[in-house]
Amino acid sequence: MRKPCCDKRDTNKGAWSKQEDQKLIDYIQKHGEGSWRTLPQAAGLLRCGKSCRLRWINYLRPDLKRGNFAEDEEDLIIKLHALLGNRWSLIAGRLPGRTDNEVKNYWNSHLRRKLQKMGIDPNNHRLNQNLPRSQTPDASGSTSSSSLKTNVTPADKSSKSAGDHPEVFDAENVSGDIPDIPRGLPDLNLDLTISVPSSSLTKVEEEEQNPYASKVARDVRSAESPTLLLFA
DNA sequence: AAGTATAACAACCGCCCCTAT
DNA sequence: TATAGGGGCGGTTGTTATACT
Repeated sequence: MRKPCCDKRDTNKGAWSKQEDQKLIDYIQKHGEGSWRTLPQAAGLLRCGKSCRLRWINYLRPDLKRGNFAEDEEDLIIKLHALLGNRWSLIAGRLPGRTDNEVKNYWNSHLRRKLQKMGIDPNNHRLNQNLPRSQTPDASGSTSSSSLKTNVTPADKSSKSAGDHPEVFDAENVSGDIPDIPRGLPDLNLDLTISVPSSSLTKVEEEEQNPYASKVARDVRSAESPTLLLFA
């Protein structure tokens, strides 16, 4: 049996106060990230280490963008979701200043509905069969504010990590024949050419410039599809 | 103006993976 | 090789804000 990450009796839960935020910021600025389990005590916080990590990653990090998502960010999320499924950390890694939690929330509250309105199943990015095309608003893209183009129709597979979303699939299928694409889809020019971020930097340099992005790059490199390339 | 429904955001929980021993 | 622990991720829940009746 794994022991809990912290003694819950002695930890605060719920919203963070300004004082707690400041303590965490001060500590990390002084000592850097890491050692989340021991950080709370060292920083004088009555919080679980995981809670500290989440607070820092999602809200206190200095390089966070916050604010509304731009249209191109929306499009990118949709495209990446079609490609990667619910791998929010990987998706967020392609959106500078955005966090996985933010992307996940935005998907669930905005984009999922948006796709449904367009007659697209947000789970597999296929055009909904029981929704006649004529009834799919913006199916032609004429009035959509977004240049949404979702031609990715990976096979219907359920996966543990990505729910009923398709697994990462072969890049060949992105540009090549996709037998499952329903006829009559909107102009589905989904450019999913992905390349690993430039590795001209050494690993150390890379992490110094953007530790989060490089972490994601590592994750992507280790993704199950050997043909998956990430675009910059 | 009050009550209710819905949306959006923040945070927690539990599981999994990786690494050190 | 097996195992324990730390860290990370995705799913889910809770809370607050806003819209609607």
